[in-house]
Amino acid sequence: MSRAPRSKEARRFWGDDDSDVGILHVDMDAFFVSVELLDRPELAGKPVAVGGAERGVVSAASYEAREFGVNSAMPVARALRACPHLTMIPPRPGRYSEVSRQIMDILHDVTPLVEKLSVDEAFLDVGGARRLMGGPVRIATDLRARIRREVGVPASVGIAATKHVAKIASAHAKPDGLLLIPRSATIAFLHGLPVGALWGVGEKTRARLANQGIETVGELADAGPERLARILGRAHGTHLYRLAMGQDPRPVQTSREEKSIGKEETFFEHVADRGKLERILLAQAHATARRLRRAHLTARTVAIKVRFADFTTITRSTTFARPTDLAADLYAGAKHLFDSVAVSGEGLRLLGLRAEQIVDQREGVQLALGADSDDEAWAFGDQAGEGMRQAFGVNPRLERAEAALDRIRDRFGPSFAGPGSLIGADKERRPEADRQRRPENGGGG
DNA sequence: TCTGGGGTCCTAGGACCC
DNA sequence: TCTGGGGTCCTAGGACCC
Repeated sequence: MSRAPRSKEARRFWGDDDSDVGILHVDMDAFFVSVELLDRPELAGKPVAVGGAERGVVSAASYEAREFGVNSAMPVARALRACPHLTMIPPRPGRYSEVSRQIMDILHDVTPLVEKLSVDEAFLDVGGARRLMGGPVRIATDLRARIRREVGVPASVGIAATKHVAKIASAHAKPDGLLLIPRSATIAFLHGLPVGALWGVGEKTRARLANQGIETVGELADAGPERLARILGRAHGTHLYRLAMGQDPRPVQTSREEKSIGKEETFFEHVADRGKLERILLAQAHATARRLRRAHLTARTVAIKVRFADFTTITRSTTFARPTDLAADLYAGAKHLFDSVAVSGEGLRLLGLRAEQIVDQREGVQLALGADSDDEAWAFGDQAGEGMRQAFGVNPRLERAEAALDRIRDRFGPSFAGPGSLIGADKERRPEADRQRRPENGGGG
């Protein structure tokens, strides 16, 4: 699902020496579409896209759809104008996660050094697997065949000396291909690319560079770090300069801590009713708090995001004295922030809530209580979370109520129970939800 | 053409502390 | 009494990625 610009030239053969490269970037081709084709094979060979309804954008497009100019991130309305016989399929995130897990399992058979970047792509460090499984090209060829055979979807692989170059290489290997960039060919490969191919150069940065006459990675490297720092700022400028020189020491990371968790919603029709907007915030607080509790995390900060009818977007955030995983706390903070936002008659286009400054509960106990010996911290043991809440005097009734809600939803499904004010809100919003779920264009055929 | 929802990272100003 | 510099935290916004 990469949107990096490609060029024919870059696709050429760059040599077959894989003796001193060890990073693989595995990237599924049009992943969401490929998964939908598994379940609806009659659509193979046709222009197909996965995307939201009226206000949505395209998440993935088949290569047949791309012939018509349909691409990721394109508004659905525009995609349908470009390709009137396009089959639009509403996304099924659960199904994509399921297939993603199968693929990640296959990758882990090769090496534990797997960094999952998103649902459909991962880096592998196969430097240490060489003796057991052959060189990177051999490993990548086997992986592609196995994913095709056992899962049924196409994967492209880029092989290079660094993560950054491997990622660009996989983009140029698509569809259903493999591209090796030997270490010695790195600079030649990079310098022929448009700057937009670099990871971290989007529309704005590309335009600023073009203003300065810099359009290729080669020209970017020639500009030098000082000039780039003046154009783009110190950190961004020097970072891009290093990438353009083939330097990227970032190792393959097998785990990452979550920094924020949230939920946001774009409305089919703008919403001006404050009561309704507050109920939406409350629902988002519950969804977010539940995810925090499931991951045994707490958050110190809650932020809201508000998008007005004219698409201007603001965020407001506030930090609590203590970290929390309770919807009641998140909502109280969010409500307070929202109280100072003026909503005009035109209403809002989007409303969102996000928990930030996330701390692991066990770490939180030691920091927050200032345990001055290991023994003291140990004493909490598996009860760390409970210990912290009791020490902080969190309202035990709310605690029990939200935990009970978790259990009910675990047993009977997410829509079974909700706080009282949400039940009415659900009904009110039902027609909208149905309209959003309706496939745009003959989903069933 | 009219712009999703999930995130990450960076910058910059102001408050506050030493 | 006035001034200063560094460090850290908080908040808002923006660019970017898939």
